[in-house]
Parts: sequence; structure tokens; C-alpha cells
Amino acid sequence: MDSSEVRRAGRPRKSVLDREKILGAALKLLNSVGPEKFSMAALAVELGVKPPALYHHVKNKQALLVGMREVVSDSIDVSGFGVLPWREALERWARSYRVAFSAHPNAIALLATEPITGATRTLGMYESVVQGLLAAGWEVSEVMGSMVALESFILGSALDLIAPVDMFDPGEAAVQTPGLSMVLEAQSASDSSRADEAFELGLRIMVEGLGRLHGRGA
Amino acid sequence: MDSSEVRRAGRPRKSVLDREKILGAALKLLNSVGPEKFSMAALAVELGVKPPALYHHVKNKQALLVGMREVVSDSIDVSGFGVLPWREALERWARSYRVAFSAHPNAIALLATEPITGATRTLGMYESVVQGLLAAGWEVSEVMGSMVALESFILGSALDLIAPVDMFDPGEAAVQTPGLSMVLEAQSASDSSRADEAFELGLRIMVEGLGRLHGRGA
DNA sequence: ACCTGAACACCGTTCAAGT
DNA sequence: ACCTGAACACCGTTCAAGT
Repeated sequence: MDSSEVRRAGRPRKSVLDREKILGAALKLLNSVGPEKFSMAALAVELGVKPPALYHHVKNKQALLVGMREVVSDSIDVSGFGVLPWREALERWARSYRVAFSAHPNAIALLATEPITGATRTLGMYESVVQGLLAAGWEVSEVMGSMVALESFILGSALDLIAPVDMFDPGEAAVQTPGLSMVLEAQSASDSSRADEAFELGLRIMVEGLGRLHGRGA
Repeated sequence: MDSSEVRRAGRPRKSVLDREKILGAALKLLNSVGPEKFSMAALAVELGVKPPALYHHVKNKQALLVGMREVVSDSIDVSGFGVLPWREALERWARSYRVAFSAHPNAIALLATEPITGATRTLGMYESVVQGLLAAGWEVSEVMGSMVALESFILGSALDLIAPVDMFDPGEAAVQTPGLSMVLEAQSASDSSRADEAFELGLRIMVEGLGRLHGRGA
């Protein structure tokens, strides 16, 4: 982003920034440098601008994070609800949800803890899920708990995706953790990553379990 | 923490700090002020000390966070493994795991993303789980995936616990989210909180599902 | 309206100087 | 060894001044 002509003070003839451009650059930056080095200053550099210029388009850093979450939410696939059988709709949603966040792995912890009040597009995603499950005949009283339980699993799995691959590596202490070392070795023999394997396993269990709960056979 | 006599430079006759005291104060502080205002400076104030003094006991802020995670890990109950039937051991572990983190709700996002390499006590917790499941006859190749899947769910649930109770409140936009508003109302009629209900539901599903996977009846 | 420049109250961390 | 004081390179944010 270096259109390297210096810009002197005063309103430019054509504005260089807009909200969408800022959000895109912010996600790209957060993803590339990590949450520690993600700053308004660094974002300004990325956009070829001085930090205060950002405040004409976003209220503050927290509002920026909420906006970023909206962008991520938009790429979550809710198209299955009301069209496919609910199991398949739910699985499509879960996988794309995790992928959406894993495309911005460093964003998860920051974004997952921001309240969504006022974030219309994110709320829209939940509305789609709820509508789909209601249409499939789920009890009104059970939809919220089921959705949140599944979402907790998805978010936790996304969190697991941030962890370094050798997260569990005992290192020096391997002698004191023979069981852990053993199952780790068995796991590393498999094709798929620890995170992927655990996610698909848990998703299968969750969807089957919800099916049983809602009294519908296979 | 105001033993309010001013301390002049130089080594004090009796040291005022130690690692344990710092970790305890850090968790207490993080929990009370939230991650945003959690700083080395604020921690120093809490301990009645100047910021640089902390660096005699912890390498840096990241090492401090790892230490805090160790303390939290210590309160997770692994006593059931090898003693109780694995389902009950797993449930005890899961509930105490979530409670341990929910006692420090603001710590979850910060602590859950720190690698555990070298954190002996945290590794010890995982070793207990693995040993317990192996002793119960689980396949070596399946232990890791199952444990991580369940842990993802627990961590996600803990993350859900940080969210404000009105996290999903559509506010102004309620008209556009009739389904969500409806299931939210049905849920708020129940005794337990959204988070608690979703957790217990998911836990039941997870443990049942794992049981089925490992080919053991009810 | 939308940019820069200067300024404010903060950070985390290092290091010399004291006891 | 273990504290303070001073200093460094950073933060997020505000605001006046320019166009």
C-alpha cells in the first residue's frame, strides 16, 4: 500500500479511505502480524495514512473490531437452512463458520469476545440458523440451547486452530507424560491434523446427539 | 495492598515480592478490571511496587500469562480418572475445567491462546486425562481426538461465559430477527442461564457420543 | 468532510544506581 | 538479589489547523 507521494495536511481532493477499505486491511493485517502487533498505527501505515485519519471512519478500536467481525460473519454459509435437511444445513454452517474464523486465526480471541449488539449482519446470521431449525420442527424452547452448544464447540475448535501444532509437545518433560506422548505419536501418524480430526469427530457427535434430542431418527 | 510506607531505591531488607504472590494478584486483577486495563503498571500498583520490580520474578508479560494459566490449571479436578467410571470422570473434569476458567472470565481469551510448552503443571492435567481414558480401555488412536473435541467444547463454553447476558439482544433490530427474538424469550423463561443450559446440554451429548464411539453401552 | 501534526496519558521493557 | 528512577520506543485517542 505505498502510493508513495507524500500527502500534506488538509482534505485531499479525493478521499483515500473508506470504511470497507479499512475493515479489509484490518483483517489482513491482524492475520499477518498477530493480535500483539495489531495497532491503529500499524493499520495506518498499511493504508498509507496517519493514525488520526482512521477516526473519521471508525469510532475507535473496539468499533473497528466489531466491524471486522461483521465482515467475517458475512462469509459464514447459512444458505442450507430451509433448503437442505437440517443436519446438512447445520454441518455446512458449522464448517464454514470455523473456516471463516480460521481464515483469520489471530482474530478469533479478539472477535469472539466482542458483544454483537448492534451488529446487524452478525445478528442476521443467527436469525437464519434459528429460522432453519424452527422450520425443521424443533421446539422453540430447545433451539437456543442447541445452537449455543454447537457454536461453543465451533468457537472452541477455532480457538484450537490458533494453537501451535506442537502445542502439546511436552519437550523436556516428556518422561513425566508417557501417556500423552504415546497418544500424540499415534495421532501424528494420521493424515489429518489434530485440530481437523477433533473437529470432524465432535461435529459428528454433536449433530447426531441433537438429532436424538429432537426425536428424529437417522 | 497499600502498606503505604514509601520505599526508597535499593534492595529491601526483606523482599516484598515472590512469584506466587504476583500470579495470585495478577489473576485477581485481570478478573476485576478486564483484559483491556490489565497492565504491568496496574499490577505493580496492586502489589505496592514499581513496574520494573516485577521483572525480577517473571521474564515478561507473556511468561506472566503462562504462569497464570498454570495456577488456573491447578484447580481443574482430574481426581476422577482411574477411580470413577470414565463418563463420570470426564464430566467432573469438564465441569471443573469450565468453572476454573469462569472464575477468571476475563482470562479465558488471553490464557486459552498461550502455548503450553514448558508449562509442566498444565501438561500434567492432560496426562491425567489421557491415563484415565487409556485405563478405561480407549483406543490409543482415538484418545487425542476425543479429548481435544471435548476440550474445544469446554473452552468455547467458557468463552460464551464472557459474553454479556444480553449478547444476543437484537435491540433496535428486533423487527428483523423475529425468530431469534422468539427463541430468546422462550429461553429467558427458564431458570438456568443460557450459558449453563447450553453447556450441560452439550456435555451430555458429547459424553454420550463418545460412549457410542468407543463401543460401550449405557 | 477528510486529511496531517502536535500533544496527552498511557503502555512494556531495559538498565544503571542504590542497598 | 531485589528494589527504584529514568529512559526508550511504542500505544490509542483528541483536537486544532489546513484544504
